[in-house]
Amino acid sequence: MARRSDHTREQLREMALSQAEAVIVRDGIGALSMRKIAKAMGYTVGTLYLIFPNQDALLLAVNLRTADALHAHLLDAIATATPQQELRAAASAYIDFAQANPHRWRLVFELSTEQPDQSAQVQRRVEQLFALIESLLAARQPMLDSAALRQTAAALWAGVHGMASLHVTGKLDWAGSDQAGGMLDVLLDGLAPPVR
Amino acid sequence: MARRSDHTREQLREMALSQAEAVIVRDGIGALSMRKIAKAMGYTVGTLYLIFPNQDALLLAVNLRTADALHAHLLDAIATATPQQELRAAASAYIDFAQANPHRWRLVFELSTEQPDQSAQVQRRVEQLFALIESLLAARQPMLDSAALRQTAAALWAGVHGMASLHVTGKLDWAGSDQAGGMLDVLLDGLAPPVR
DNA sequence: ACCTGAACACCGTTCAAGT
DNA sequence: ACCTGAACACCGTTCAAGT
Repeated sequence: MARRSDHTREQLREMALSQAEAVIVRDGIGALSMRKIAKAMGYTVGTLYLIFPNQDALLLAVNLRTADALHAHLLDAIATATPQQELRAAASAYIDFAQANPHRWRLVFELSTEQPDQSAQVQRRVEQLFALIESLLAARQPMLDSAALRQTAAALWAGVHGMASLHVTGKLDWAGSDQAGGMLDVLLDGLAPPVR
Repeated sequence: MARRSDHTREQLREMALSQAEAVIVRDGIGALSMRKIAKAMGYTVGTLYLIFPNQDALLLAVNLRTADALHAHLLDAIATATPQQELRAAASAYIDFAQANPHRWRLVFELSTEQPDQSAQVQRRVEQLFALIESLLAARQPMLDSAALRQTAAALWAGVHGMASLHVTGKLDWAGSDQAGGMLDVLLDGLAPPVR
């Protein structure tokens, strides 16, 4: 052994991230371990530390992918919606993604890392998501000044995020999962009524 | 050693929970371990398992306390507010509590346990919180029928929870922590305008 | 240069053995 | 009856040693 060079550094990285995602999707965050990832890759633990400085950095990389996938999901939903429905489609897609990928979604918002440099990258993705919602709101409510726009968009996003969060953690079950759409309508009608 | 009987079962339970809380408050959830709690109590790990079946059960008990403390905090805030301000006071208290007790608050909503019996108790506390908000909203908007009331209260609570969640996880820093009040005003004005 | 395997310091959980 | 201490099967992380 040693000096196998079966895979490039980039391939190893890709394998590590996709195996980590597989474990998270299948068994949840708690079931993930560096050793388990390494075994799934067909390598030893030590090799993982040639690619990532530590477990936190690996999870951060997973989160960057998830955030990008969420962003792409929103863009898709917006692209296939009429201008009137764009904002609702984006909000609905946000909640859908969380429900469809509960473990990965939770990791993005629940991982508290002490590495400011890497977590800034996640932060940038989060701000991108927010900017997207803000722009949709601006198109619908052109009369809002920039400060009001910002605050309304933030309140709106907090509401959508809260619904996704409570839903994914099972704290909203009593409301009936079929009621999710109704809650969303109430939120959008209250904060961003369509101009008529 | 053995057969010390320095403390009753109830005292041991109380010591375990308060030491666990101390560690969580000081160092976060990740720093907590059964061994660390036991050492802080002046006992061996094995003793902890005479009181709690496993770590999950202990954390659940911590969460029940936190949920009760949150509930009490809301009641306090409501009690010292004018009828007009009750709803805003409750929402503000929710966010305040999360910011003042970030680690404990996060544990309540982030702990995913597989024990349906115990987690049902947390669920009951969550529903109590929701019922509280619903009753405040009902007082303010008596014209809503029960279905609309339920949905509006749910959307409102999701919004408040989302603000607390994003704030505590540092995902809302760009909005400026001083803007939190503004976001809350936007949410309340949109979903629960005071009757005039 | 790349990778291994063993080591270290931790975990949660169990349980025979002591008083 | 109450509590200990050692054991078991796991962790994350490091690093000398092998090719």
